[in-house]
Amino acid sequence: MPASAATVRRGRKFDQVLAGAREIFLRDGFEGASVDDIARAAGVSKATLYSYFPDKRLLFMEMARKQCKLQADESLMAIDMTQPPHIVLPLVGRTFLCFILSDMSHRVFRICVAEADRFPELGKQFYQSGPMLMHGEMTGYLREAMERGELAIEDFDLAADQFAELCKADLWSKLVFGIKSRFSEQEIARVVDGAVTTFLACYGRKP
Amino acid sequence: MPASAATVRRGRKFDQVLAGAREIFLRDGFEGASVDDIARAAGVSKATLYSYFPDKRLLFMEMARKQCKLQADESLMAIDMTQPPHIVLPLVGRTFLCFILSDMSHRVFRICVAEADRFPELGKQFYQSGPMLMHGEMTGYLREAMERGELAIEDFDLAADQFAELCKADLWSKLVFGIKSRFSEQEIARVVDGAVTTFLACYGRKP
DNA sequence: CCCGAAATGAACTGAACCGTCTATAATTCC
DNA sequence: GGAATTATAGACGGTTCAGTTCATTTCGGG
Repeated sequence: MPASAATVRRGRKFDQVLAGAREIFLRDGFEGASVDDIARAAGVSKATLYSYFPDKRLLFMEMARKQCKLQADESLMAIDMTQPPHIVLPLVGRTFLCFILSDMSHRVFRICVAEADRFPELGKQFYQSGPMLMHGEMTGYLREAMERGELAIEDFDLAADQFAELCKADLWSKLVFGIKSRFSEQEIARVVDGAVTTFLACYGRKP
Repeated sequence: MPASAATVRRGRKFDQVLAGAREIFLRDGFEGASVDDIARAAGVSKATLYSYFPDKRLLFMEMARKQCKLQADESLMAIDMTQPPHIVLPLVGRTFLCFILSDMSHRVFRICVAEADRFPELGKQFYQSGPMLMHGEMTGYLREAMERGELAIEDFDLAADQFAELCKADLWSKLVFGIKSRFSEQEIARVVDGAVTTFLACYGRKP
């Protein structure tokens, strides 16, 4: 009946263990994290931990999978498909940028990149729960706006990706490389406004 | 006379050790790499390795520093500042994109991201030897082109970053997350052409 | 050809850590 | 209230690994 994998047992303290795993893995990475630390952070004995998860790798994958899923749900913004681009794009851009600049998102990104070749599945999951979702939402909206004659786009996939990239501008690089970790409203507004302006200069149609 | 730090000794097999360190660190990451592996890959005894570098951390930093420096030199493309944007931008875009899609660049990026908080200096070095260089070259060119009346830009810093981001579009994400690792000329051309078109639609001035 | 410096390799230390196990305590269920 | 399941703490075995030591070999310069 339960859809859980045969390898991972569910139980009372299941979530508790995952919470501890998230804390330590996101802080120390896969190799850097010790199972003892995780058990301690989870407020659980190591024996209990191993009664749920057969080994460290599977615990890591389960944690990462859950985190990606959470990200997917959280970043699922409700675009009002009926509004014109000059209303929608700033909203989407700002939401997107704030999301990828958030501490949790950035930590998950870091660990996915770091462990992408130790856990090939992981990169794919992150991509699907992040960039791909945004891409899907955007192409959907762009098509509708185009049908209303508000945009003139040939390559929807490219346009959607371009908008996402424009929103990152260099704030995101600064975050990833630890140059800065906090950004003001002004900085965010500058980048998002710039992204919208540039995007619409290319694809916009005067009403 | 020698500018080397007091902590790192130079000598005959210095570069040999660094070469081995690069091979193993880039393959396995910092935690994943074993010093024995590095010594073996370098064709050097562990005692010799430790006679040059006091510990693993410093060896890693030295390797990363050198690699960033190499990247900086390699990515230093000679822009012909006198040519108009519709000539220069496709060239720069293509060079930039091929560079960040290259295997070495991508490996160095991965390790810098993964170890950015274990080695705070490292992130900064990578930023300066990559994004910041590109940014500097671009703003320089954009200014000159604007003086010639070929572009109309208010925020040079933002425009330069936007162009770089546009060139990544989604190819780079696919690479980082392991969705794809090789890209055809067509894919690259599509993204670069798109970047130039979008950029010029916003900032271009009809001659 | 020879001497001193540099390199070697192999063994060794001490510590971290994964995964297991056991004896004990708590909790649930009948 | 007692039996069965589940959790706990801690120790332990086996392994890996960073860094050290040392006796021996290699090598370059005089």
